[in-house]
Amino acid sequence: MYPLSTSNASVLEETPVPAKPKRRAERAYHHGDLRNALLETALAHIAGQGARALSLREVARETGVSHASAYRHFPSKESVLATIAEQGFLGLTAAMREAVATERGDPLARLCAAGIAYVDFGVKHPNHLQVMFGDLVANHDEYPTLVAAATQAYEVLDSLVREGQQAGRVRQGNERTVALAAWAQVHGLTLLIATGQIRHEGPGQLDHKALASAVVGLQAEGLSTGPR
Amino acid sequence: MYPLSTSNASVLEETPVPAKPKRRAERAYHHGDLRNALLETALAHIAGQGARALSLREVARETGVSHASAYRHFPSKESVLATIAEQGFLGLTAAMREAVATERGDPLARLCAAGIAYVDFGVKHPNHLQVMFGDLVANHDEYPTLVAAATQAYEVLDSLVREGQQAGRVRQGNERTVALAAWAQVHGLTLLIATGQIRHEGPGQLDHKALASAVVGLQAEGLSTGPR
DNA sequence: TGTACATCAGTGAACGCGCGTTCACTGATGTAC
DNA sequence: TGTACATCAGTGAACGCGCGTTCACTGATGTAC
Repeated sequence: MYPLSTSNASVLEETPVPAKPKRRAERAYHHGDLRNALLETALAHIAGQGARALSLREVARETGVSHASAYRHFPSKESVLATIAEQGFLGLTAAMREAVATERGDPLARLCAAGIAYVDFGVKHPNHLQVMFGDLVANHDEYPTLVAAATQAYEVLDSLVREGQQAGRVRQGNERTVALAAWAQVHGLTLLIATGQIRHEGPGQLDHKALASAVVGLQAEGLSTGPR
Repeated sequence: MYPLSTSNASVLEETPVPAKPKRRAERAYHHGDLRNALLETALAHIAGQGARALSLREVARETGVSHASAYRHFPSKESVLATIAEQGFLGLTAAMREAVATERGDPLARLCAAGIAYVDFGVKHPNHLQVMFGDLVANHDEYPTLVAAATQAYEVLDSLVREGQQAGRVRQGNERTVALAAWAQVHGLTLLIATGQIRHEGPGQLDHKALASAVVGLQAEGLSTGPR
């Protein structure tokens, strides 16, 4: 685990939804936890309207606070987004770890489970993905805890590949390249679904978990039919 | 091929770079080809500063024309972006087709070549990708020629999968699912590289073509080691 | 326990900005006769 | 060949907007004595 500067940063689903944004008059002068309140409002706003539309003034407005107050807790708008991106990576890591924990057997199955969890997380939080992987945070290196959280997520896949190789269940070869292949697969599928590129035929909802399962399975088994 | 409304739409590399944006005074009152000139300026601007920073006023300024003139050629800023996205898909399709054409033999090798070309295209035009797959064009369905161009790109992969299956070189099963797996793989790798997620160790440039080749190869052969 | 004081979270006004879009116009073009 | 005219590409001013950020301030809090 990496040290996190955002000490009480909430991690997505684990965040209890605040009852209702209090109107300014109803509230004490000091908010008490404005930093997290702003983050939660921003998160909800991003989930609803997308990240591009996010404005700090609007977030403050919805939180029931003057728009200048955010600057007591964040040096800039970008730093708010960086924090949100960081929380996204923490949530993604948690989701993968949880999925892996339920697959106690075959290391290959564990890797696949992590991949499916990746897709599931991304499809459920498409706008969050945009903050994590888009260009809203221009230079990630200015936010070391963000980089740490992102690295941590990658390392879930990487270590599963390593374990799989050690157990003889995953193809040998450069561990990082194999992990990258796995990552790229699920990342691509996630974004194709999340950005609406995939039109499915027939009625009903797109069952993204079944799709992810099929695609991840195809990658495990390989697309070619030749002898090994 | 699909009919294209943008009749003389340039397709990326094929576009001859205009000599220099003429200053307003040097130019005749009627520009002659302002539509394409605006598109090319916008393209260059996106390649340089990213798509998020693009403003129609700035594009007009750089083209040496009043900012209102764009509205003689495009109904809105979004329609400019939609046209650029469309050209991106045309360029991507052309790049894949060209790569496939040089691999005349094995259908599987042809599919892999298309995938590598996809990555190569995306890495060379990272900001263009953003317009093609981002949310700058809110609703693609309002731009039927954009949808057609995007569909066309997908169908390059899809038809290669079909051919590979017919030739017995690509795994049987739902053609669209297999094509989606291939698409997701290269799409994911492209975006991971283009958005700077991949840090490579050691000195020197990241050789993205070698990386793409390795990753695509891993997908063809499969990640697992089990018996088939 | 009571008071003076330092601290700092939250305020509201202001700065300066660039944007997308519309409008009535002007000047160039080409075509009908 | 020459002229009247319709067309329409490009203009510059204007509208109305919301934004990120800064500033001097005010009010609440908690702590030192």
